[in-house]
Amino acid sequence: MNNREREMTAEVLKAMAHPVRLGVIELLAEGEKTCTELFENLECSQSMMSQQLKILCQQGLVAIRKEGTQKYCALQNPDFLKLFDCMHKHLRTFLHFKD
Amino acid sequence: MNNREREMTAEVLKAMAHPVRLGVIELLAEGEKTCTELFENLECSQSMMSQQLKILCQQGLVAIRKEGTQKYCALQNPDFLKLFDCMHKHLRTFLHFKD
DNA sequence: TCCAAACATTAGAAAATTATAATGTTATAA
DNA sequence: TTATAACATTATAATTTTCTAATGTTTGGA
Repeated sequence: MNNREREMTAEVLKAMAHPVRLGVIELLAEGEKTCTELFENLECSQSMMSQQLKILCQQGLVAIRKEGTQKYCALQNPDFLKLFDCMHKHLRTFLHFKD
Repeated sequence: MNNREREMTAEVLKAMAHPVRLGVIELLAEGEKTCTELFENLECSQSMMSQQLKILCQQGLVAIRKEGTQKYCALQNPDFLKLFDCMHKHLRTFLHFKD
């Protein structure tokens, strides 16, 4: 990796590195969800969710489809889903989620 | 993932999400390096490197072994190396490193 | 046309991160 | 024992992130 690649990679990792945004990715792995479904499930404010979704979209992780007054969010890229699955699998062994 | 797990995961991702720290991980994937080798290769100040290494150690990503006046850094956990390889592989297809 | 639901934007305070400069510590070699 | 190489710590300024509260926009239904 050259420095530019490391910077781009860091940006994507930063976009993932937040509890709410991780929750969004996790929920979207199940399939499309509306913004309301997301913030209700993840117990955060509507405003918070809107801002976090913006970050995920800007990094190309999430795509949004409009339908009437609602917006449906989905994971943008199947490669990213593979990345996330892989990451999640290894993190479970790396972090021993105990207590 | 529950919320606690998402917070722990976010912490690890944050620890990775920095160009210098990604560079450290990349170099250490080749094998042990001293702190000086790291900051010389990555073109950052000694102080900067010391601080970034502290972050990587705190998250359990890097281990440090002392030998005389030098310190040898290495990746702490083989599971993490697998995680990083996997992540890197998928990121290369996800981010199309072009410019 | 008017209201409400769904979502976005803005403003601003608090906290965290980043980076640099200066200084401190420790161990070895001379 | 003194100087130096290797590394750590501290202080601090600048920037970024996080979060909440308030307000704005758009769309569909009554």
